[in-house]
Amino acid sequence: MGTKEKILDVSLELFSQKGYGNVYVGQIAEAVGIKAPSLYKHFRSKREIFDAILEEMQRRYQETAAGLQMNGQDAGADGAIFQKVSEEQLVQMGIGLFRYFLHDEYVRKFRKMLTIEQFADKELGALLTRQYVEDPIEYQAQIFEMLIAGGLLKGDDPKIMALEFYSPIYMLLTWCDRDPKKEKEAMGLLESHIKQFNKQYGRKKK
Amino acid sequence: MGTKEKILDVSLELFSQKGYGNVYVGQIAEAVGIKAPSLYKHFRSKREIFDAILEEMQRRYQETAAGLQMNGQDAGADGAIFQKVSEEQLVQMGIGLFRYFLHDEYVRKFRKMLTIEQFADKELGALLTRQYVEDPIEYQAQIFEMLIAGGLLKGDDPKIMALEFYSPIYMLLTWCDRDPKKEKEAMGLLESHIKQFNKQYGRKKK
DNA sequence: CTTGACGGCTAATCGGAATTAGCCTATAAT
DNA sequence: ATTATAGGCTAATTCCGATTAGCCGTCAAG
Repeated sequence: MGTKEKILDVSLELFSQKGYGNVYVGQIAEAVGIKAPSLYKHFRSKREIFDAILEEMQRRYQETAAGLQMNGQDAGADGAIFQKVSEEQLVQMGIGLFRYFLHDEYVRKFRKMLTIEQFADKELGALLTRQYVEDPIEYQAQIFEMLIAGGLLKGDDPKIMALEFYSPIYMLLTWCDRDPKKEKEAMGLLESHIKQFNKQYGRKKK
Repeated sequence: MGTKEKILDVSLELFSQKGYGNVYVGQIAEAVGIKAPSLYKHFRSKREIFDAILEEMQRRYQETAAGLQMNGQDAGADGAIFQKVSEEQLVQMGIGLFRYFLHDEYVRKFRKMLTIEQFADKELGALLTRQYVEDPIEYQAQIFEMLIAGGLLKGDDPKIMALEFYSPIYMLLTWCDRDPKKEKEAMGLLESHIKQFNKQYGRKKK
């Protein structure tokens, strides 16, 4: 990994921990293993490091979102994948999402950074809302809509279903971000929640 | 309002917006209407201002928590108040909690401040978890347990019920903190959610 | 070989932010 | 009336952090 990437890497780590304003270029440099002035051979300013992280993470998000139609464009056409939903699959969808959000180091750090900066910078707040509220809800609502149309789930308001399915995931995620030791417990609660969800909205008995 | 209280007041406002590290004593002083050095007639340091806010807010929390048995001590004895739950009351409980969290200026600002500082200071993270995850869930689980015991709701896992009831409240709250314009929409979603909740766990038909 | 750019370093600059020193006024208690 | 205290101000101090200047070794291309 080149120095430039390493700078972005350790900066994200530090920003996600202390917030942009409380990280000093000297700390970044030290973590990289160089002296502060050398940073300026790679970026013109501290702010530019932050912006580079932002761009990179947005690029990655677009990528995965595109892969999932989470962008909110089409979707609804190729529901073929979901032609036989089971409790097990619902659980996998929820736990899988949770695990991904929680365990992908870049995703996790970036989310923490956005969390810290959300009120200082409107743009970042909007980004957090999009990535962790609006897009997931919309995406899951689409899935539930398909599942209902296919007769695999019952229910009449996909958006509320998505809200109820996803909110616990989100809350448990913020909980674990604060205290990773709670992951096990969170995972158990999440699984119980999804089974309960399935009991209420599922069509088949078991 | 004395100067000392005013300092705490504007400091909370500023800290909740930019975070402790990005607020300068000059800004606090200006917002109060005095010069920076005069702050030191009331507090020995910037940090002491922060700590004073923290103590005051924790005191208030204990107060309200005590009033609700949200502290997790006894409760379960005097369920008399809940002897006739209705959809309307469930809605009021949810919406009421949401409104209180969202509209009480001190509560809202303090929550935002904790949100910003949660990763920099373990204590603050734990405080946020207690006030916005563990205590509410535990409290509501107790209520649901009583309601089930009283035959007013059906269900077999009060904790999961609390998770499902409360998580959307929490998520919509963080959403509105970021963008108060969404309050109306959030309120609508919340009401739909609670009605759905009641449809699933309520005993009576309407 | 030699040259230029890449990337590191030390030393300096420059501005800003917390805090302290010391002064002054008003007011309330003696 | 006197005086002590509370609370404000200006000016200074001190420290720290971002950034710049300018030097130097390495290494690949000519």
